[in-house]
Amino acid sequence: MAEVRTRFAPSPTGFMHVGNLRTALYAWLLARSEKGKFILRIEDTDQARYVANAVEVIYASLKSAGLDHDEGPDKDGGFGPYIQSERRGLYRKYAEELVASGNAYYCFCGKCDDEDDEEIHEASALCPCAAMDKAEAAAKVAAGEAHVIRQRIDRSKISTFTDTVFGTISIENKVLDDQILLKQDNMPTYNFANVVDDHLMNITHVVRGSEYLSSTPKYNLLYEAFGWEIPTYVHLPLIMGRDAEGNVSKLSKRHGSVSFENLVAEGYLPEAIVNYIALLGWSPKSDREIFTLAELSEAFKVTGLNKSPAVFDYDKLRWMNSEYIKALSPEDFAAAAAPFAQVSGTVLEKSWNKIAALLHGRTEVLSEIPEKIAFLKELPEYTVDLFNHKKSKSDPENSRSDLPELQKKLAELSTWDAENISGAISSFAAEKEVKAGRPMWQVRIAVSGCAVTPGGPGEIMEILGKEESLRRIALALEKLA
RNA sequence: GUCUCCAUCGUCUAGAGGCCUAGGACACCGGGUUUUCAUCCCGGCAACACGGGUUCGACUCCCGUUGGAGAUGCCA
Repeated sequence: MAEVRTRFAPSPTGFMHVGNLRTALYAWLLARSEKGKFILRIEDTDQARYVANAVEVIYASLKSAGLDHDEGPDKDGGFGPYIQSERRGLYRKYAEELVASGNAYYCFCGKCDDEDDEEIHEASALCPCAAMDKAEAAAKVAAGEAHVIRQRIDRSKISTFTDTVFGTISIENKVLDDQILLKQDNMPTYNFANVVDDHLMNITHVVRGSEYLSSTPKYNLLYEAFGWEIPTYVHLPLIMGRDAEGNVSKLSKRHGSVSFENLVAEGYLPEAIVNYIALLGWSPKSDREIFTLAELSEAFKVTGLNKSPAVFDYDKLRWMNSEYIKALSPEDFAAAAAPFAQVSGTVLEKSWNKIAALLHGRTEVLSEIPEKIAFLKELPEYTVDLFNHKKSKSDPENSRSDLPELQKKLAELSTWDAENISGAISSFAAEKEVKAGRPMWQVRIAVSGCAVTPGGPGEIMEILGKEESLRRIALALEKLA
């Protein structure tokens, strides 16, 4: 059995769509689980779409996701170059080989106008150039006339192929277009470059989205025309998104953040994203859901791949992210959360580790941290209504009478830490013969102005410091007066 | 329009003819723990699209219907 070689062939668009990342992941998983090679190839045949630094984005994303490649533009494995624009000289030769064998022809029809799109499109399948005399066509080309090279398809046949996940599929050739192989600018189209490069790079398994299912016969016709071995196809179910109206379609920007970079910037951990997308369209056939990359490559089997499209569920990603966050060590969490917290340069900076400890078990997505701790920087506007809390039997009335005593007790504290502060509040409750929940609520509202806070009053006041805490209680008393 | 594919809880999925009064997870709803919220624990809600076959028996196999998606670019 030959060595398994899979590839990831993104085009440099400047961002990594999660659908592409998942394709990369499965290709990587397949290679790793078979002890094969994973190749990175950049498909930049569309010169109009050139984006600066886009290749760096691809490297960075793959690295961050943990998908290491064995060969690529930056890692020569003897099959380079790995960037298609650097291979441009090579495609024409293959296209002309097809012309010579009658499997392709020169077309001089020119670019079609958008308005006549339908018509010309129709014509392209039955292009008059297909019938042109070979010598005449060759002469036109020699004279420098603008042209493209189209694939010639035997429309009388039926193409059948077998896909690893979708099974056997048959398509009548007559519905296939004479697709363009080589563009007017002498660059290959994606489809053509793909076939040539996959063959030249000895790719054994083509892993790609199921949107290519219906064009696969065109690929196969090309392989056959060249006399090349057809690779094993592994088509993946699409990742869908749901829009505001509830309609589902291929996941795109209108559905929310769809790039790996955006998700990371929003505070999703790369490991969580990878784990989540691994389960979108693939099942380990068990109840387990949390997998590291290494565990994934251990468990991965193509038989677990699904056929039906999967809707990207941000809620579940969020849950998975929280699982990964909780699994972080306190130090790692503090480090990961710091860039999001916006505390550097503020009074909170020196207390960051304490704040992080409070945040750790209560954060699902890192980007929500600033709003969770905003009250520490500045006491928010609030109304005395907040002092009402049924369960702890707190209300504005008893807050008005209790808070001054609490204030006094707190002011007398010599050691200002969470334990002593809580102790003082508890002892007050004991003296008053009320449940601790009541003064806890009263004080927490006074110092935070929030119904929901990370941590209780002790922790909050320790971070705030004695002076600021007492100032806030005094402020609350003014409100209550 | 044409072609191709898909079809189990709202979502991701398990199920390869009897193990299914269909299992897990997210979300949602209750209850408990917690000095608030959250965490955590316990419980609940919720699905085999429909119609025909095949079979002693169908979520599982076949056909059709319906619904959904993708493709149909000198984009990838």
